Order: sequence, then structure tokens, then C-alpha cells
Amino acid sequence: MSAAFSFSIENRIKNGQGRAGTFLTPHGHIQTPCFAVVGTKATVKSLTVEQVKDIGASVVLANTYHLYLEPGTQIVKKGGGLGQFMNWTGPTITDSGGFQVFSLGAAYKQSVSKIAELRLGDGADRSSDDILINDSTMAKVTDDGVEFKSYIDGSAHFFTPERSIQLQKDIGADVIFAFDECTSPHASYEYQKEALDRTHLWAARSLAEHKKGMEISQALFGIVQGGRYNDLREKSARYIGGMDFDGFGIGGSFDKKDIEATVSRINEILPDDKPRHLLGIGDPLDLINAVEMGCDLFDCVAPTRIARNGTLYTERGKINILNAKFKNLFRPIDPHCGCYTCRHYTAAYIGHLFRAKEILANTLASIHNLYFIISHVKRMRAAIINGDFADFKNAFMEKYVA
RNA sequence: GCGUCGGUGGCGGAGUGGUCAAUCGCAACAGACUGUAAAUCUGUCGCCCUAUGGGCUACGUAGGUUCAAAUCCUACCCGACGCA
Repeated sequence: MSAAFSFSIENRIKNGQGRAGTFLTPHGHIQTPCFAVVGTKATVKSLTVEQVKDIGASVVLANTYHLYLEPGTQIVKKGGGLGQFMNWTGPTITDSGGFQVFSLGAAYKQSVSKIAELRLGDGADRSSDDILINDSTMAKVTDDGVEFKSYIDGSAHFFTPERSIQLQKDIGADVIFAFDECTSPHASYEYQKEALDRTHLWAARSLAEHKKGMEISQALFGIVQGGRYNDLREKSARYIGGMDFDGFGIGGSFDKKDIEATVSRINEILPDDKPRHLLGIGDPLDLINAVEMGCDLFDCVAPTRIARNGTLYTERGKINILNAKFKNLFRPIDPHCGCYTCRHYTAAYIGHLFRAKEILANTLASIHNLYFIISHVKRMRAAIINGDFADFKNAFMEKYVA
């Protein structure tokens, strides 16, 4: 690891894998476990950086593919790099574009999430058996790289591991990720195995490209894949974990019920002295399990995306603020929440903003959800430091209904 | 007063003899969303039931023609416009 970075562990969960630590970056330290807010296009949707800071966020994660398409990585570079360009002075991360292999590939126009879940007659389910075929024309994978079509204008672009690293270098985030292939949870074992070999090959190429630079001011994280298959997950953890990365991402798709066990197995194998970032996981209960199993960093679009769609976290579970029962509720969304939104606005008012399609709804809801999740992870950190993680977990689970 | 056009489900607005409980949009009501193609998407939306089916009431009102009417005819009520 470059001298500009260091990772130290301050305390651990008794008889467990979870730990609290500090990850030092050129733009400040990150106290882990930590939830990085997602700002895909160099902006946390609907929020100013002052609002993001006020929420308590310490890290922003942006996306290479999106910034490459718009405004172009050279513009970000000329703008002083991701942080300066977007007026964020703290640590930054970029994803490599590997997730778009999935979201623009197998998941394109399909009702597929990277989280597979058995649904039993809840009325709103869809069959998962008829969405196995990837006929997407938006992303095509070969061993050399991935051809993407721009979601903006349909133009073709080719990403290789080397190209992804170069682009991430131009963008200039503190932490960057190896280029990987995120697969569908419906992928067969055979395909998953093939994709894993490719991801491993790409990891080596990403690392080699990264090491080319004379002066390295970025930390490169390798990504563990393997989908829903335990043997592949373990193989990947051993392979990626054995490489000279500065930290690790855990990516890919999961069975909802297996996240905890899968992450636990992976983290048993990964080096203990480097940070682990569980990519794209942000459900409050998933976060508890993942922290307990030794993950240090997280990022997820869920808090901001569901906020924009009217779903808000409370200590008792998620609510849809558009439900008729909130129309006359002149109290905060969550009376125990200390966020700006809850300190100043009522549920009735926020529901009104959503119904009226006022843009302030997105802002107030995003503030609330991000505050909820960031505080949630911060409390877990404090609990690990204080040695009462189990108490925190029990207290949370007692109230929170999934 | 005469003439013309028009009155359709919460609203707007299709439909002009059968496949119409009635296209579509909005509103309403619910659901989904986990490295953002996303201020997005999905479902329900006359009433009732022994509900991938059946019954009832409905297209201004009242009659009529027809095997069959939101659709044709007559009268009336209401609205817009034109002429007196």
C-alpha cells in the first residue's frame, strides 16, 4: 500500500469477525465500518455537498462508466479530479464500471436484481425462471473486455481492465476498483465459473496497469466474485486475497438469505489487515450482518433511490410516505430521528411534496434516509469500540420490521 | 323562439348497433427498488359473489326500434355556439 494510505484496527467483536478501524487516505481518514454515499455522476442526487456533510457522510463513491460518458474523464481531470470537480473535500472512491456489465447486460430491461430472493405469493412477484437469457445489446462481454453501448446515445464503447484503471486514474478518486464482471444471480454455475476466471484475469491486468505509474496516489481494491456458489466464492477470495491489492471489494450477486454466510466465508479467507468493501449492499439488516462478519466499507444506492421514490427508513421499518395514512400526520417521519428533515418537517408535509412532485421532496427524503443509514453504521462502529455490538444488534432487530 | 353541435366511469377524453364494465391520460389506492440506464417501474381502479369464473347496475332523463343499444328513433332536461 502506498504510504498515503494505512489501515488500522481499533477493536473487534468478541469471538467474531467484525472490527472497527481507521482507513487513512490522502483526503482524510475513514472510520470504519463506514457507509460511503453514492454519487454516481459526481453528485449525490438532489443534495449539495454541504447537505451531504451535514448528514455525517465521510466518503463519496462515483462511477467510472458514467463519468466517462458524461462529462468525460478528461473534463473531471481538468476540473481538478473528482473531489475538486464536485466540491467534495473528503475521501472519494470510484467503481470500475464492472457493475454495468451486469446492469446493462443480463439485467437490462429485466426485472432482475443482483439480490435474488424467493418470493412466495406476495402478489407483486414475477417469475424468475423466464429471465435467464441475456439478450441485451447494451453490454457484450469477451475475455478482452466489455463493449458497452452508451445509455445516453447508444454509441459503442469498449472497456478493458487497463482502460478502466486509466480512466479511474484520470478521475482521481482515492480508492479505485479493479475491473470485474458482476454476474446475474440467475447465471449458471458454468457461466459463473467462466466469468470468475475472467474476473481473476482482469484483476491481474488491473493490478499490472495500476503498478505502471511511477507515483501511486490511489489505492486499488480487487474484487471477489463467485455469485451464489460457495466454492467459487472461496476460490475467488483466495485468489484475489493473495494478490497485492490495497483492499478488497466483495461484489456480485447473492441469495438474500445467504449474504451473511457468504460474506463470513469470504472474510475468513481475505487478509485481516486490509479494508474490505461490500459493494452495493445497504439494507439496514444486511449491514448489521455484514459488519458483524467483518466488512469495513459499504456503499449503496438504495437509501437515495428509495428516498426519491417515497420510501423512508424508520426505526420500526420502512414506510411509504405516499400512503394515505400519512396525509394528516403532522409529526416527523421518525420522532427519534435527529436529521434535518425530521427536525423541521412533518410527514404530512413531505407526503404533500411527493404528491405535488416538488423536487424538495427528493432532497428532504434523501437527507433522512442517508442520515438513517450513516447513523446506523456509525452506531455499529461505536458499539464495536464499546464492546456491546450484540446489544446494539438485538435492540435494533427488536424494533425494525423488514 | 329557431337552428347546429354536444352531454360517457373522480376529472379529461376515446368509442358511434354485437368481441364494452367501456381504449388512453390524469387523479386515487397499494407494491417494488441493494457497486444508479431510475424524481423510476409494476399492479388495482362500477358494485357483489361459492372469484384465471359468475351475477347486477351503468354511458343526461324517460320511452321506443332491434335477437342485440353508450351507439338508431322520439320527447324532455342541461350546456356551447349561431340566427332572430
